[in-house]
Amino acid sequence: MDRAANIECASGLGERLARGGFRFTPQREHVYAVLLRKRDHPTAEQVFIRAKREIPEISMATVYNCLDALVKCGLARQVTLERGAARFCPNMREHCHFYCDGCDSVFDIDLPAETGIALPRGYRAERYDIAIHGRCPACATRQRESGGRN
Amino acid sequence: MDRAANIECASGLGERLARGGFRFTPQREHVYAVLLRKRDHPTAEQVFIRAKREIPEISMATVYNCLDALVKCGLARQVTLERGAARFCPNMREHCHFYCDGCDSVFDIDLPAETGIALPRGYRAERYDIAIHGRCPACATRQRESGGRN
DNA sequence: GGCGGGAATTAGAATTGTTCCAAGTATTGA
DNA sequence: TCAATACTTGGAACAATTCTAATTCCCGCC
Repeated sequence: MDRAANIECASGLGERLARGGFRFTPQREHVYAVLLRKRDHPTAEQVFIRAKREIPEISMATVYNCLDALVKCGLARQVTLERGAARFCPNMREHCHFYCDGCDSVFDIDLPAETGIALPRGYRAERYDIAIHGRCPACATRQRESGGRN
Repeated sequence: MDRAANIECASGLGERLARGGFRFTPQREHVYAVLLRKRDHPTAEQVFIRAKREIPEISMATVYNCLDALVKCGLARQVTLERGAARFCPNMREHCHFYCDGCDSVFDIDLPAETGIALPRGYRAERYDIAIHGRCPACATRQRESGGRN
């Protein structure tokens, strides 16, 4: 069993892709590996840059295609925190995102079992999309030290 | 007292703009009126189309400028529910948005006083941005009747 | 093992939503 | 009344994403 098959086997990527009607390809494998390796919620372009290190001939269109396939078969989430580029996140547990307005970084935050949001009669919720904007510890400290400026 | 002054007076728009360092202009007044008139969370382009009915020579750049001014002085919120165009909402009460995946419409939903989301130590939340995706009553019914398709 | 069909990849063009720019106009304060 | 400043306008520029057309790859079938 070669390394690629091993990784595929271990992650279940091939099977998940197949179940979604997608083929297993080296590009998809690698894009997924990029997402798993550094969980900093990269944009498509950042994924592209990282993927290029190992597959220099990969194209932006393929990165979009791969990310799309991963999202469609439930292996990644597309996160829209701001206007501008979408970010991608391979954490499929139910969670929400903390976005630091100081340094633009994103952190996964666990969600309580009950949100307590009461929907009017007849509305059917399928997915909660929760983003919290604020300051991460580093930026909150820096802001306090500089006397509240920035 | 003419009509413009009356509206301005009643809504406090002029004062709010001034406090944010903006001037009161007919375009800003009218863009705000468009937002207030039909609260369906229009995109900038929809606002542009509606505003044009009364001010035919208004430009897209001005609509963006006006919406920006309104957001900056706390009279409207910019809502990012999807990739694609941002939407605008003059409801400044604390609330979240229900987005119907069936018909793309958006509804304001009241928020409970306590979200119950526990932030790790040191994180400072400034704004919650909550979107719920699902089906509005009409679309939920239609889906049920058609046997779960669509 | 060769072949045909469908899916994936690629580079680049096209599209969409938004911002920027330069020129002209209006408003404000001195 | 004048200068400074803000605002509006149309169009250009820009960024993110999607589309397109030409290969290339892979799978099942003979």
